[in-house]
Amino acid sequence: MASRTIENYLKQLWLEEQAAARCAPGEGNRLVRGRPCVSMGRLAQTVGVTPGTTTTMVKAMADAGLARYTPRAGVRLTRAGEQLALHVLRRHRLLELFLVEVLGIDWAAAHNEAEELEHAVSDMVLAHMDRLLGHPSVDPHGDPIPTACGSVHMPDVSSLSDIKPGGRTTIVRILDQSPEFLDFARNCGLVPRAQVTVEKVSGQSQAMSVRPGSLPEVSISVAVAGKFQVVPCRAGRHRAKRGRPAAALRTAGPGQGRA
Amino acid sequence: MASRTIENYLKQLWLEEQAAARCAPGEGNRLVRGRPCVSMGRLAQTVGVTPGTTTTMVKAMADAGLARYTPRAGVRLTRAGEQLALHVLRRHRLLELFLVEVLGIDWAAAHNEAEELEHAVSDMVLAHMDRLLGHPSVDPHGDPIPTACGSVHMPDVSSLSDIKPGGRTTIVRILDQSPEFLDFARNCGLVPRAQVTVEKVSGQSQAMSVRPGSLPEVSISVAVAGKFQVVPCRAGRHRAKRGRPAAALRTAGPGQGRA
DNA sequence: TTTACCACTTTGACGAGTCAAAACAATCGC
DNA sequence: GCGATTGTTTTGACTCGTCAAAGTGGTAAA
Repeated sequence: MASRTIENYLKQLWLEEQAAARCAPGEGNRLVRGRPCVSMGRLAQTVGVTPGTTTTMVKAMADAGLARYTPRAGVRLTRAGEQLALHVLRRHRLLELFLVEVLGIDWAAAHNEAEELEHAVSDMVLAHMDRLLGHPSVDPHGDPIPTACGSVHMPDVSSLSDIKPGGRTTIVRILDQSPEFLDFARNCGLVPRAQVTVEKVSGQSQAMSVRPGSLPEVSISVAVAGKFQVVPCRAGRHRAKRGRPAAALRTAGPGQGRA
Repeated sequence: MASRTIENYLKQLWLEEQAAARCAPGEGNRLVRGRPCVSMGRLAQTVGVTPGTTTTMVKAMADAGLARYTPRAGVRLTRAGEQLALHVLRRHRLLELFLVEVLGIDWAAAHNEAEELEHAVSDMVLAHMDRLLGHPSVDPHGDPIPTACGSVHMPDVSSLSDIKPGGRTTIVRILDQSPEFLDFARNCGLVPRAQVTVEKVSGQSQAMSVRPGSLPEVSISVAVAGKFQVVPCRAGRHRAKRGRPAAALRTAGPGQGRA
C-alpha cells in the first residue's frame, strides 16, 4: 500500500485534475492529449511542500506506475493512480459525513479531522461506517463519495451563477470548503438540498440576489455563486442518498443570522 | 506533541510498567528505588523493533524529559512521560469502546484498529466520542479509561485464580487481549460483567472449573484463570460505567458454544 | 533576436526511524 | 576466579520525506 504521503499526493492530484477539468478549457491549464495536466507548482501548493519536493515525489509516483510525468509539462494520474486516489477520497468523504452525522461535529471542522483519519482507518472500519450511514452517495458538502470499487458518479449539474432571474433551483454541492466560507454559507442557508430562488442578477455590479427557501434574501457576487452547484428543483434525478437527515447542519442551521 | 512513534513507545512503556508492578515483586523485574524498571529487550519486543533501536529512542525520550534511563538497568517514565502515555491510552481505549459499541466491530479486532486511529484522532473528536458513549470508565475488555486530565482509577481487584471453590464473583477485566484468547473467552461466556462460580480447584492438575452464569462449566488452568480480574459479586463498588449495554458482546455472545 | 523572467529541476543536506552486526558488560556455572 | 552466555550498547548504513539554494529551460517582452 502507498505511504500516507503518497496517498496525499494522489488525492490532491486527483482533485486538481478535476478542478482543471471544471475550468473552461484552455484557461491556463495545460492539456496533454486532451486531458488536464497538473503543474508541479500547483500540486506543491495544495500538498503544502516546496516544488522541488514535488518533482521528486512525482517522479517516484511515476516509477511506481501511479502517474505519468512529463518534465516541465506536468503530471497526470494513471488508471492505477486514479483508483488509489479514489480509494483515499472515499475514506475522506465517508469520514467527513460520519463525523458530522454521527458525532455531531461541525461541518467546517470535519475536513481537517478527516484529513488525518483517512490514512488510519481500515477498509473494515470504513465498511461499518458506510453501513451505519446507510451507504450514502454524497458527503456533507455534496461531494460525491466514490464507491468501494473505485468509481465516482459525477452528476450533471449547473452553477448557481448561471441561473436566470426568477429561476428556482436546488443546491447540491459547495465547491469552496474553507471553514470561513462554509460558516458563511450555512448562516445564509445556502446548504446542500436548500431550494433557492434567484431574485435578480446585475451584469454591471457582477452581483446576484438569491433567496434560500423562505429565508432572507442574500446578495452574492457571481464569483461566489459559482461556488454553488445546483440542479433543477424536484427533478427527481440525482437524488443524493443520505442515511439520516443532516443533524449537524440543523443544529446550527440557517435562520441564526450571520452575526 | 510527540511523534506517533514516541507516542507508541510511551504507551507501551506505561503498559509494561503496569505489568511489571502486577507481578509479585522481585520476580525478575528490576526495581529502581522501589518502582519497576523496564528492560530494553522487553520494550523492544512490545514495540516491535530491535533492541538497538529501542536504546536510541529511549535516550531521545530521556533527553526530552519523558523518561529516566539508566544504561543496562532499564527505563522508567517521568511524570511528564506518564501524562503523555495516559493521554494516548485514553485515546486507544475510548476508540476501542467506540468501535465495539457504535460501529459494532468485533472486540478482538478493535484493538488493532484503535492502534492506528489513536494517533490520528484529535482531542475534539475524542470528546465527541466520549459524550456519545456516556463518559465510560472502562473499555470492552474492562481496562480502565484514563480521564482527560490524566488519571487512571485502578480498582481494587483480585484474580479469578485466587477464588476458592464455591466462591461466586464477577469478572471485571481480561488481561490477555490477543484475538484468539478473546474469542475463547467470549465463547465460554467469560466476559466482563459475567458472574462466575468456581466449582472446583485442583492443586495437583493446576486446573479449575468455573461456571459463568448458567452456562456450561468450563475447565481452565490456573494460569489462564490469572488472566481474569474479578470483584466480589454485587459489591456495589467499582461499578464500571458504560454508556450503553455492550451490543457487540451480545451479538456473538455466550451461549453459542465454542464451535 | 536577444534578454529577462518565471517555473521547474537538480543537488546537497538534514532529521526521523530503522536494522544488522560488532563491541561490550553483567552474570551464571563450574 | 574464569570462561560462556545473555542482554545491551554502539556503529555504520539505509529509506523516506523534506528543504534551500543553485542551475536550467521555455516564453514573453523589448
